[in-house]
Amino acid sequence: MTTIGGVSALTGVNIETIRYYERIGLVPKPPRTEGGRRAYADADAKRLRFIRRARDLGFSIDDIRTLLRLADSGGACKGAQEIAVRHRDDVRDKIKTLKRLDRTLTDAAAQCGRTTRGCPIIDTLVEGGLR
Amino acid sequence: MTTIGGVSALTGVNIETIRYYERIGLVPKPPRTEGGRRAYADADAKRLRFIRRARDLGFSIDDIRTLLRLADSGGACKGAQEIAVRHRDDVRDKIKTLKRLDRTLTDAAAQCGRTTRGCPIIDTLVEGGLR
DNA sequence: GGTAAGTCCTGTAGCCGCTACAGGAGCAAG
DNA sequence: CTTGCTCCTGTAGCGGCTACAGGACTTACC
Repeated sequence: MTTIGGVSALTGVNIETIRYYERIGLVPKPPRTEGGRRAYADADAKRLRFIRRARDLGFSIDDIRTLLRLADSGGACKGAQEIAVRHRDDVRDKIKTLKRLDRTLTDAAAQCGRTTRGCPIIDTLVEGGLR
Repeated sequence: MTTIGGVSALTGVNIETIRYYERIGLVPKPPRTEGGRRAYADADAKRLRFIRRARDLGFSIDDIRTLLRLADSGGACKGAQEIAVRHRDDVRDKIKTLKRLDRTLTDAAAQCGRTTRGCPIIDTLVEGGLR
């Protein structure tokens, strides 16, 4: 049995975040000590590590809820795969958008050395050019 | 002089968003008609278009505040360039992070056809492998 | 002139995923 | 027995909107 500080250190999940996860029902309410403190078992640390890794991979809390259910019920790989692929596609879309931004910003900044009148960055925003 | 709906249509900025921008001081409070409605001039539409383009390029509200000041004071290209380059670097960092995610997710999903026991995606989250 | 539909007004609450307090209670070591 | 640490609950804030509720005004049509 560990306190919230201990399980936080073990899992890398912030104490406040653990309480937040409890509040939104992502992790179960642990039993309490006589003094009213949360007492966590090993399984809770496992669950929190799972959540942390899923968050690191960018899954939403809602997706994680589903992934946890799938992991608990065992074996439902197809559902997990669907969620992962959908998320990966979202990630790819974001990459595309950001690459376009990168190009626009780089182009505008590069003009800054070359032109004498006006500011290419300000102008991009005023005129909407370079898109 | 245009109403808020008109200027919203002209600029592509949502009516609620325009009022929000006014509340946070990003756009000046326009004069009102006798009936108490906001009356916008051409300059306001220009400013909103500027803001919309900057938001489309991913600049934060705070950056936009600075960019607007620079645009108003005219000519301060160096400051604008700094903001743009810093933002571009942020964008590049995000792209890198997302590409790593893409690879991890793609790898895990690809395993799903190939293995017979367990689920590679769930396992990735439980064990933290494939990072 | 009346009325119905459309646009606008203010103020407040919600979204996501935390994070940061305030103000107290419990607990371990010296 | 006091000091300092951890923990507790509850609430408010972040960014950047978005979505109401419950009115007031304006416009179009008869």
